[in-house]
Amino acid sequence: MSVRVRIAPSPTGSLHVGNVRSGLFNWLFARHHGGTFILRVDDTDLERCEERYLDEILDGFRWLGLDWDEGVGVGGPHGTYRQSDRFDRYAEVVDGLLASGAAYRCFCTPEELDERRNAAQREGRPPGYDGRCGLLDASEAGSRAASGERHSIRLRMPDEAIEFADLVRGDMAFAPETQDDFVIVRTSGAPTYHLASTVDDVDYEITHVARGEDLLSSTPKHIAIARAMGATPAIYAHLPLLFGPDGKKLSKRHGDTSLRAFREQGFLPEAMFNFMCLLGWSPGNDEEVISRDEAIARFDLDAVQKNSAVFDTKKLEWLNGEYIRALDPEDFIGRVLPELGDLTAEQEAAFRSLAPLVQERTKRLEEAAEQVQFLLVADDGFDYDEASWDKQMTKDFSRPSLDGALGVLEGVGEWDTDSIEAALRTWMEAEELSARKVLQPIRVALTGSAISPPLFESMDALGRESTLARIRRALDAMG
RNA sequence: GGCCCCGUCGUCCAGCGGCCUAGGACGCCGGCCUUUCAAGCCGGUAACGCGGGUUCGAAUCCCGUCGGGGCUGCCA
Repeated sequence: MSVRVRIAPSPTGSLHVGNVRSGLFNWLFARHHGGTFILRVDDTDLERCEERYLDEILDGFRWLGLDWDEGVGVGGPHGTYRQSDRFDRYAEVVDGLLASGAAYRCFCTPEELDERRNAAQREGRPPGYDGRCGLLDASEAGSRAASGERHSIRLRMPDEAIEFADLVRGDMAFAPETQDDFVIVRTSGAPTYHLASTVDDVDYEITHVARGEDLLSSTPKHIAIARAMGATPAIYAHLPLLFGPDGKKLSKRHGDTSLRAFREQGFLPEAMFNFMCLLGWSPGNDEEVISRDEAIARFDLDAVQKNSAVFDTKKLEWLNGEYIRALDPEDFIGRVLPELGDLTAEQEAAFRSLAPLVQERTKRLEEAAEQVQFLLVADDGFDYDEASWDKQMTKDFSRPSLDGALGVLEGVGEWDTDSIEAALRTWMEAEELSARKVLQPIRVALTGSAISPPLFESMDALGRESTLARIRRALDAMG
């Protein structure tokens, strides 16, 4: 039997990195086993689902290179792969479950349920549904429903323990008394997630369901539904959850939880891919930088770790830096250019000349853009970083350094990196001035900061006019 | 509260009874290099939650305990 796995995002928000990780592991599993990776949409909650979120989600998976063989956008033998288009199918399944007695109508109101749940909590009893409507005569319940009485539909949970072998957690068993009869169809007539998701898994012949551990305790429900449908449940694998730096569940509060946010900050898809592979799984040796093919070759679900992981952006940044440095220079330029906005031909040329130097010292594309900002502003169109100014421009050596350098630079013939460096170094040597004391003030004068790409190249890229103008401006500013 | 999962450096992983005086990576701290910042190189810091077993031998197996987390919805 060939492997068929799926990722089933719910378009109720941005693509969360937790979902991305689930998608990635499913994708790796499918590719490793030569199986089929399916992307379907769990959009039963019509109120909260939005098309723009779906677009963002699809875009995110594509960006990461997680291509799907069947599903939304690419089609396949199972229709649109959207739950909102399958309500008839769910109704059909429910009719069958009702007919077989596997499910029953429940006339309890939300208010009643709420009250009973609270009471149960207070008295230390299990808070689940007590199953009272399951005792009703089915045909009587049917006629009540036919006469328009509002009701939901619940699945009758079996009396035996539900057991299954989880691929990452091992043997699991849930006692029947801990499982209550849960809602599969809302009063509104809409199917719940449990129902729709499981029916889809059965219909689409999903062989393995790898998802977050938060669904572990719902698994008995899904197994019960599949069995009630007369199907064999999928094999489950519950992946460890991802947490934020504070050890709490990775949430919106941590700011950077949507894939889009990372993308906007200039993380490379290759780096994200690599990094997420290492969260809950390892290639089995001490390798950290691992290629896509290598990951596919070595990945398997039973090698996934059990304990949860903290999403460590520091390590992601390091890895991203590794990938950025490994980029072909032209490729790097192509990725940074869009971050810079509209450039004049001169600005682009200036950027290109400095790009290789920037590539070496950047961890994110956004950061690369910041490093070359000084090339893109007017000579008097930037502010000086306060700390840099205090450190370099208020000392005894500051003015003499800039004054002297200005004179030297005015005399430079051919304006290129080597000539600039030669002229400055010759002068520094003659005057017995340290590079530190001369070059740092110039750096601040040109870029506004004591941190910048290498200076001589920067001066070259900036051009003679701007370089001189900026030094004069700094001299003026020193008062 | 109930049910369930998890527990190796700050973080991510290796370890699956002896090769562990616990290894790698990120981070952090020093040093070298150096025009700043990076990169690179060298070195350092730092963990088997605790208590009982089992065993000749336990990070590895069992029990307990403590701690963290998830679920407990007519959300997914």
